[in-house]
Order: sequence, then structure tokens, then C-alpha cells
Amino acid sequence: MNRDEAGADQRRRILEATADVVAERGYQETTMEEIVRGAKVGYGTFYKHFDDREAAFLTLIDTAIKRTAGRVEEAYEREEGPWPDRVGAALGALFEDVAAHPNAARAVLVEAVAAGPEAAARHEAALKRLAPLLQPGRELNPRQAELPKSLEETLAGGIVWVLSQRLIAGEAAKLRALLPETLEFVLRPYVGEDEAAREAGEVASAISA
Amino acid sequence: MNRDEAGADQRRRILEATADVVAERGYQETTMEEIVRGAKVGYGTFYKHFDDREAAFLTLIDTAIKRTAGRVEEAYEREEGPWPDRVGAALGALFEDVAAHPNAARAVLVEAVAAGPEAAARHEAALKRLAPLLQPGRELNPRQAELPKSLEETLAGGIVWVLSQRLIAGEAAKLRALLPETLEFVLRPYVGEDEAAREAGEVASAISA
Amino acid sequence: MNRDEAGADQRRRILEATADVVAERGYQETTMEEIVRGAKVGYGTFYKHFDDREAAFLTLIDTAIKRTAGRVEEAYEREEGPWPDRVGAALGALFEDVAAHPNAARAVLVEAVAAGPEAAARHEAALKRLAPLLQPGRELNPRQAELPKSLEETLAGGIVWVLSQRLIAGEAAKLRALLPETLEFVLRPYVGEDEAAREAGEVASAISA
Amino acid sequence: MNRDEAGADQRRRILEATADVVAERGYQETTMEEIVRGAKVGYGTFYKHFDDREAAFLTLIDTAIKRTAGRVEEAYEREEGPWPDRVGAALGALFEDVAAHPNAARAVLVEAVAAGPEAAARHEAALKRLAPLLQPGRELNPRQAELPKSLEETLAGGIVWVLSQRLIAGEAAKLRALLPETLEFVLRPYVGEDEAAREAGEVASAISA
DNA sequence: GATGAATGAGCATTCATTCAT
DNA sequence: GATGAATGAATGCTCATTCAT
Repeated sequence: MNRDEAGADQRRRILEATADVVAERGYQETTMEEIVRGAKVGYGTFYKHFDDREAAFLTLIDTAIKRTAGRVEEAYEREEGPWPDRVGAALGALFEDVAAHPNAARAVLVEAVAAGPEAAARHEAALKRLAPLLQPGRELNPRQAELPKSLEETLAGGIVWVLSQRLIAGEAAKLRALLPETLEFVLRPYVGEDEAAREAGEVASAISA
Repeated sequence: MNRDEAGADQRRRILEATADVVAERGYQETTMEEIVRGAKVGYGTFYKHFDDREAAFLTLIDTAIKRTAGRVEEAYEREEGPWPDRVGAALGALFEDVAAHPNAARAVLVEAVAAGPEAAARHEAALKRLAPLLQPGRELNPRQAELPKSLEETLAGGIVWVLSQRLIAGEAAKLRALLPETLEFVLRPYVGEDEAAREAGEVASAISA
Repeated sequence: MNRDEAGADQRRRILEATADVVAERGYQETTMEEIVRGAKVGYGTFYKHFDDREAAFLTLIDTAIKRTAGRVEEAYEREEGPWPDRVGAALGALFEDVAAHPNAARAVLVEAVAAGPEAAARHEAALKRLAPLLQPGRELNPRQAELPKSLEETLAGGIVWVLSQRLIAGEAAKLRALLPETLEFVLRPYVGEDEAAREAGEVASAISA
Repeated sequence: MNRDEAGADQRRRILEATADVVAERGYQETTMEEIVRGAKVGYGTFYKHFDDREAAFLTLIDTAIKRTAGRVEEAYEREEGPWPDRVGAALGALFEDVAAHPNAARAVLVEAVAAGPEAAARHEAALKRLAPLLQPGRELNPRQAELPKSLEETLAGGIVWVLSQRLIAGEAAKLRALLPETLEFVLRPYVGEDEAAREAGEVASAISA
């Protein structure tokens, strides 16, 4: 491992340790000692990579958001089927990524809310990125004009709630099973309950396969 | 004012000051000094009423939940019309109460999430109290068996998201205007979009009246 | 002792402890722990009185300068004899005050030099206050025009050197004995060696009396 | 450049960098990082040459004292005229050397005072080396018995004060202009004001020539 | 009873020094 | 030999809690 790789590895270990400790004890209760012990680095090394404790936390959030948003948006783009399939792919990618990185997800979805204005702003901005994926569904609804303006925001809130509850309960593994019904919940306002149920069923089959 | 009344008044002032400071600076940033200054009591008085800082915060949450839940559930019970009207009444009471006590609501809905396990548990429990009000709606849906199991939880998450965003933005006053579309969002899975839109319309008329 | 008196006492103890520790170990080596231990106060009490460690040190310096300058200038004003007597009185007051408060004097004369720009500026300003007491002596010199412009500054430097060396050596008590010859050194450029020696002799008699 | 020369060069660069940083920020604020960066060497190289940070500072002081004292004492010895001329030569060499190496001089004259006991002792010892150059002047004073015992120390203090003030003000270049009056100040107690003024005048002419 | 002055444990951060490469 | 990445002891400061008045 050369010097750059070693540095990148330290940085990764620090962010991982931060995510772990924050997930376990909450951001505010997270001490520097726990982070550096968890990352197996000295204090000085931590401060070579980050300005202070908050900077590491914000970087953790930013990194997680970037990765998750990338996967979600990529899944959405890659799927070439009709819009409901694209949403299904995106939501599937979201649930998978959260399940794969539950601590980082928890940092973004739970801790960021009350970890100061910077973190809260990132949390909010991250959630707003779901709206553009849902908006096109309005075209499919014959009475789209009647759809509430805040629909996308509210749906995003519902999705986040599902994720948060599992993360808080330490049951990220159960998310996979919740994907079909969450998808149904999301699609329903746009395509109606029949179509939504059908899409959810397809996803459910794919999962159990 | 006799001794008991004086004590109750102090206690109320402490909780109010706690809510104010927590709303303004976040729970973790809230110092005892700010609380006792805001409540116009000495430290000793604070510790006569509460074991420690967290106890006051938990009591604040509990009190707020009790009051809000009481109003919501009472509105639901009092309404003698069909179920959608009852949900409309309950949601209306919720939005009104949050708008009337934004600081306390913020403590419950935003700060509690990341203020330690005790507070998080209360936050979660509070949200779960919305489910029993929504569940009966399943009876109205001819294909109720197909409704996602987690529907009520997810709807609650959506509602909370709407409330949280306004509270964070300091725009509790705008909640009134959001009530119709949020109601529509909640009713839609149970009664379909036509009926949901109709109920939302009625509520909207009632508001502007 | 009422509340105000207690506060003033704490403040005095903190400044005294600061002077003691600084004299013993140097300003930069002085830790907060030593100060609060020496002052018999908690950290919080320290920070109620002073913004930070440097503030306490600067206050110590300012206080010492104010007291010493007051005494010196008062002695100068009070003496109604001819100018050499006035300088003798002033220098006597200076030596006495330094001997009575060697730690504070050391803080001003020795430590302040290298304790940051604020402290250094105060050190310099303090020394400059000696010049106005010496300047009038120029009138007594028939060839005053030839006196070096920097004479007063240089004399002040000489005086400070004498004081500093005794303070560093921990021999503040010996200052009394050095007063006559230092006075002679100071007066000589203005009144000539005969008169300077005479004045020094008078002071010496007064001391041994 | 062979090994020894390379080593000597590193050592010189380290001392120079130390002097620079100490002059700019003060000894206590000087970090190892600044020194090694300024000297363009690694930490390991630094510690090959010096035991620790203080050792480098003490060596810097010792080196500077040795060089300056050498020049001053050499100028004094080399001058074959009467004693006042010899003192003039010595003081001239001192002022020139300080002006030529202001950072090193500042380390010795200003920083050393409050940089711990070792450094303070060297500062004091350095000043004491001026006395033997001045002492012989007593022979020229018909009433030498009456000269204060501490006269030489006090004069040295005055000289140092002049130098320090210019160094602190970053005006080492102005020292040249201050040489005549400082010389006059130094000679006066021994040879009287006429002779002192005459010598100062000569030096002034030599400078402006 | 009520006050708020006082305490001191606990934490983030810095930087001299070491040692693997 | 030379480097500079890494260490972690040491320190200034905050703030929840106590208790003398």
C-alpha cells in the first residue's frame, strides 16, 4: 500500500468509525476518543484529515448521500421500462443501499436532523432529491391537476419514516421485505391502486426469487 | 397563589423555557443556564422539579404528546360523521395544536429523534398513536386485503414530515393551508382519490370560511 | 464576608496565584490547573472572572502597573523639594513597590516581554511612564541641548535591568540597598556627579536610619 | 559538498530557521513544524542535530552570543587608542552585529528572558560580558571610588534596552543612528559629559562619512 | 424554600517526538 | 541517511449538578 492509499484508507476508517459510533451512541454523545479508537488512528491523524469533529460528520453525511443518491439515480436512469418500473428500480436501489450501509444511512436520516444547522440542511436537501424521480408520475394520472402540490414531499417523508424506523430498531435487514409495500404506497397516487399493487407484486416476486 | 399553585407555575415555566430554548438552539446545545434564566427560577428549583436536564426534556415531550394526542383523539371521538370526517377532524386538531405550540411540537417531532434512546422511543410511540385512527379506513376499501401492512406507519411518516419541515422552517402558521392536501394524501389509499379530494375540498372551504 | 467581597476576594486570589505561578514557572509554562489550584477556586470560578488565561495575565499586569505607577507618580507629586528629591522619592517608591510585590513585578518586567503582543505593548507603555518624571531634569543641566534624545529611555532601561536582575535572582530584598546607586546613576546626567552622589548619599542615610 | 559540509549546512539552516520563526512569532509560539519547514529538513534530521526544540534554541543563543561577543571583544582589543575609543569601537561592533543579525539578536535579547531558566541564564551571562569592557573606565574618573558598584550592570541594561526596543519595533536599521548617543550615555559616568560628547561626535562623523 | 456561586469531570484539540519506510 | 506520517500526552475550557447561604 503506497502513501496515498494509506491516507485514503485512514480516511475511510475514520469515516467508518464515525458512522459506527454515531449510530451506536448518537452524534452528540460521540467523543473523539471513540472515533480515533475505532478508526485505529491517533488524534493527530484524525486532524490531518478533518478540521474538527463536525467536519468529519458532515463529510460522512455528504459521502453517504453522494453514494446513495448516485446509486438511486443511476438505477432510475438505467431502467428503460415505463415510469413505475423506474421508480421501482430507484426505490429498490435506495433500500438496498441503506441496508448495505445502515450506520451511514442512520447518520443521514436520523442523526443529521438534530446535529446542527449544517447537517440539517444536508438532510433536507437529500430528501428533496427524491421529488424529481416522482414528479413524472403525475403525467400518468388523468386528474393530475388535483394531486396535492406537496405530494412528493409527503411521499418522501413516508419513505424516510419507513427507513428510519428500521434503522432505529436495528433491523435494516427487514427493509428488503418492506420494499414492495413501500413501492405500492409511492406509486398509488400516480397510477392508482391496481397498477401500484401489480408493480409491488412484481417486485415482491423478484425479491423472493 | 398558594404553595402548590406556585410550584405548578414554576414547573410550567421550566417546561416552557425548555421548549423555547430547545426549539431555538436544539436539545444538545441547550444549557441549564438558558433554561433557568428563561424560566426565571434558580438551579435548585429546577432540580426540585426534575432529576436532571434530560428528565425535563422527557417531561416536556410527554406533556406535549399527552396534550396533542388528547386533542386529536378527542376530535376524532367527538366527530360523529363518517370515518373520513373523523380523520379530517383529527388531522385538523393535530395541525392546529402543532401550530399553537410549535416549540413543543418541534421538541417532539424533530429534537426527540436524536436526543437519546428514551426520547426516541417516545417519539416513535407518539407516531404509532396515529395508526388506530387510520386503521378503520381499511374497512371502506373494497380490496382492503391488498393494502400494505405498513400503510398506516408510512402515512404517519408523511404527515410528520410535513409538520417537521414547517417547524424547521419556522413556518408553523402555514400548516393551516397544508391541511387539505395532507388530508387528501391520508384518505386517498382508503377511500380513493375522488372521495379524498372531496373531503379535502370540504376542509378547505371550512378553513377559508 | 458578603457576596461582593467574596467575589473580589476570589479575583484577588486568582491574580495572586497567577502571579505566583508565573513567577515560578514562566507565563507559557503556567497551566490553568496550577492557577486554580493555587487560587483555591474551581475552573468555572476562574472563567467567571476572566475570559481566558491570557485575560487573567493581562489583568495581572495592568493591575500591577496601575498600582506601581500610582505609587511612583504620587511619591513624585507629593515631594515638594527640588527635582532631584522628587526623583529620589519616585525611585524609592518604585523600588519599594517592586520589593513588596516581586511576583507581580516580575510578571510586568520579565514575563510580559515574551508573552505575546498585548503583554509586550503593556510592558513598553509602562516603561515609557518613567520618562516624564525624568525629563524636567534637563532644565537643570546648563548644556541640556547636548543631552541625548534617548536619554530617558536608556535610563529607564538601566533601572529596569537592575530590578529585573534582582527579581530573576529572587533577591527582591536586596533592592533597597541598590536604591542609592541607581538614583545616582539616574540623576548624574542631569545634575552632575557631585550633586548626584550627594542625593544618593542622603537616600542611603535615610535607608539605614 | 561532502557529508560533513552537508551536515553543517543543515545545522546552519536549522538555526537560521529557528531564529526567523522565533523572531516572528516568539519562542513559545514556535512549533517544530515551522522550524523544519523553514529549514527544509525532515523532523529526523532536526533530531539528529539537536536533542529537542529547546536545545536548538539554546544553541541558537549560544552561537549568536559567541559570534557577537567575539566581534565586540575583538573590536575592543584591536582598537589601540585610549579607552573611550576602545569602548566606541566595541559598541559600534555590537550595534553593527545586532543590525546584521536582528533575528538572532532578538532571540538573545528579548526571547531568552522568558524562555526558561537555561535561556535566561545565558541572557544574563551575555550581558555580564559587557562589564569588563567598561570597568577600566573607572581609572579615568578622579573620583572613581564614588562610582556606584552596579554602574556597569546598569549601563548594560540601558544599552540592551535601546537594542531591544529597536528589535521589537523591527527597526534594527535605525540602530546605527542611535550609536553616538548611546556611546555618550555609556562614557559619561567615566569621562564626564564634555569628553563623552566629544567621543560621540567623532563617532557620529565617522558614521555619516 | 429559593438562590446562584462554586465545583470539577469530561472533552476537543495541539504539537513535540518517534520510527517505519 | 533522510523523511514526514503517525502518535498520544497534555491542556484550556464548558457546563451539569451541588449545596451554603
